[in-house]
Amino acid sequence: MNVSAKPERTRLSAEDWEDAALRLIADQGVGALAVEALARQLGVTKGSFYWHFRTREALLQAALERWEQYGEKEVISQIEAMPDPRARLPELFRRVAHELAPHRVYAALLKALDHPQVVPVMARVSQRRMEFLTNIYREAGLPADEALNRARLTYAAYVGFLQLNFTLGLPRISHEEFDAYVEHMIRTLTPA
Amino acid sequence: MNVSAKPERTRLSAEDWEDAALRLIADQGVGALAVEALARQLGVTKGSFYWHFRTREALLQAALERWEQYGEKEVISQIEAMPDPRARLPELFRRVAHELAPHRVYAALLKALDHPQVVPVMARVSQRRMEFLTNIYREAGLPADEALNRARLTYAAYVGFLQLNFTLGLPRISHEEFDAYVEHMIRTLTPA
DNA sequence: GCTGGACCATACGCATGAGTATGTAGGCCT
DNA sequence: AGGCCTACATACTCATGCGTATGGTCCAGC
Repeated sequence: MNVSAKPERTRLSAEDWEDAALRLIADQGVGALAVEALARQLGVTKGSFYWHFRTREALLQAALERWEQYGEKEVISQIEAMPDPRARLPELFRRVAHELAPHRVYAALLKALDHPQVVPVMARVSQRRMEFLTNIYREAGLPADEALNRARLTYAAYVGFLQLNFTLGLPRISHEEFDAYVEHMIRTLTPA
Repeated sequence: MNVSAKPERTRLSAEDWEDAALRLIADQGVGALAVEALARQLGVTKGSFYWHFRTREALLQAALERWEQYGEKEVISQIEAMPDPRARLPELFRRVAHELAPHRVYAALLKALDHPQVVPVMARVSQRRMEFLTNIYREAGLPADEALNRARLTYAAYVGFLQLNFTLGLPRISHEEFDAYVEHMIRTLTPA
């Protein structure tokens, strides 16, 4: 019998390594990103890795940029396409709340803010998202400074929620309780 | 000239090591907690360390428990001593906002949630704080479930703010802007 | 004034993980 | 059919950081 680990023995590309790196980051954190571990997981050895990348740092960089690029564009454009500005905020909240998978990388990177490489990426992504939120709040009727502060508050709540639940697993909240929380959040953060 | 790092050459105790560890964690993160580095910083060598602690893990554990114990008791008791329940929330918010130093360890531990040792400590501390917040919201007039959700939201905003500012240094916010943000937060999160 | 224990120095062993050097199998082009 | 380039294997070097072994120094107390 053939006991080889993975039957998929096709050749790998740099993108394959970057995707694998992002998956590993998503469920084990940036600290677990080791080239030999990744190689084992892909069914090859380090020899392959160092053909595609000059260093481990380069892989991290490439993976982060890849993640940053194909980001949250579809969500943003879909929300902006909604005709009624007041309806956008609740829709955005519910959407983000129920698609937790895409936020796993972001949550993992939140725990890796001591690595100098991830800081600028997270800064850019967070900045863009907050500007997006600020615009929505303005279109919902808030004056400029209020909209900015409300966006800060909302995004902070989002980030904190990721930490407390994903990472810390804190409230061990049930599904119904979670929905109630989201609706509460909509009521208190959305302008009446 | 004497160029030795620290002139204090008294003997050290386990508590000295724990305090030094917490300081190092506060400004360089848990990942930077290495015994030789700590020893250099204290003007001694590893030989000293391994007399006081069996392992590096033991030091981390002791430091975390020390931090957990001498926690935020004074703030909590002072807030609870206030006669008017409605006045407690704004006071708590302003207080926390302007005493950022004590939150540096918490912020550092937030980035270290991949270390199995810090998770339970952070879970306990966060849980206690959220229960405290929930009580305040109830005393301010919110029904039980509303109070719980509002506490979750508030604490998430706190955690997220620490990440976005301390760690990420994101908005590069000015002092006046920050005060305005705090007041905005009070207006939108405090029951009218 | 001697001794035992607290506190620390020095010099190792050892595991892990990054990076390098070099050899090699298979597809593609001519 | 021969050559070559891509993708990978194998076998190392090297740095870092934990932990250990052992010996030294200072001070308390009989």
